[in-house]
Amino acid sequence: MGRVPCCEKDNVKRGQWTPEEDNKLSSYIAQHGTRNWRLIPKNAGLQRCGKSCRLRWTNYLRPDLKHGQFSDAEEQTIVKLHSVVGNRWSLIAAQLPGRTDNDVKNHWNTKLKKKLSGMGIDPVTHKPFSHLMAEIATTLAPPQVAHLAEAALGCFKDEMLHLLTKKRIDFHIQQSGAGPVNTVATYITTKHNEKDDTIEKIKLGLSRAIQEPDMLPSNKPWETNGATSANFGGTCSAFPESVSGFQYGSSSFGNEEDGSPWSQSMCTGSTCTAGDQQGRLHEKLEHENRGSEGGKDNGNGSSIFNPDCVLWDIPSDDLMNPIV
DNA sequence: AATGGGTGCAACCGCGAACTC
DNA sequence: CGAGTTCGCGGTTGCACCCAT
Repeated sequence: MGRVPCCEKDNVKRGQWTPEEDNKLSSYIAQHGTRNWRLIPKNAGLQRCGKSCRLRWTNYLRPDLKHGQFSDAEEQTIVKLHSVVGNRWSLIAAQLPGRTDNDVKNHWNTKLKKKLSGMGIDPVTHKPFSHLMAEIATTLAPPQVAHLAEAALGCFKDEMLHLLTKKRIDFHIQQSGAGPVNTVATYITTKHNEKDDTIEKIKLGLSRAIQEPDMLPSNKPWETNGATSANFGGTCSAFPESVSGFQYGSSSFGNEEDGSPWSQSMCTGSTCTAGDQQGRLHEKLEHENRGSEGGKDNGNGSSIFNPDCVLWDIPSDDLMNPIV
């Protein structure tokens, strides 16, 4: 038996809501509440699907919603929580008063993902791209890595060129100490006519990872013992010292208009400082994972409690809706 | 001025969970 | 307990707006 449609498709209006419709819905809900969405459009005199009404109310009309720009603090919270729970937008939105899961999701997809990518951080794993490459390099035999590197470079060339050239992201990375440093900054500030050179440098970095695997910390190259800053720096032979000065902080964010006080701790390479709230969320999520057979995928393909991935140092007080 | 690409946001879709009878 | 119904979530799409060419 097929799924029952949420409403009749005929005689149901779709698309943008008019102010009149908004008024009808708002005033009806103000009087009768939001019980039984299926009946609401009928009773409110709207030619809309109940689902559409619910969405309009929860994502736009609710009086407690914020409609403005996301603040730096909100962005930090999103990134930090995303590094822990992945694409669980409702969980993340629950920590941001006045924001809906749709808001958070849209903001992530349109702004934050690009911000992180532009900073050389994989928005899925919250690890620097260089570390991901180094990880691959350490787990495969050199011949395999060589082939994989070629394939990967082919796949990501366009994306990287886009970042390196069109976006012209200007990283202000302080190079700590002298030396033969192929920094991310070096790559990213490369001029247009140096595209090919850039690719060659990336290849070189990767090949170093292949040739000098011992330079990589054994298991988790992005981790350092108890370090509190520049953690995904560590030593990475794919991009030697490349990301050591590379951080979410405003100084590294270069020309970002907001000069936002992002901290390097947003990256999962940072030390996890588990707190009370974190423990509770952790328990909640573990419970969910146990409860649903096969576990609910967090959307990024890795366990949300993979110790290699977890980072969350949000102060307990920052959490609006602790999840127990 | 026309147009094409990029961006941001609102809305829709389909699935699974939760609820009701 | 099971079937039907409703709700909530995450992914995706559509479209208006902006800007560069």
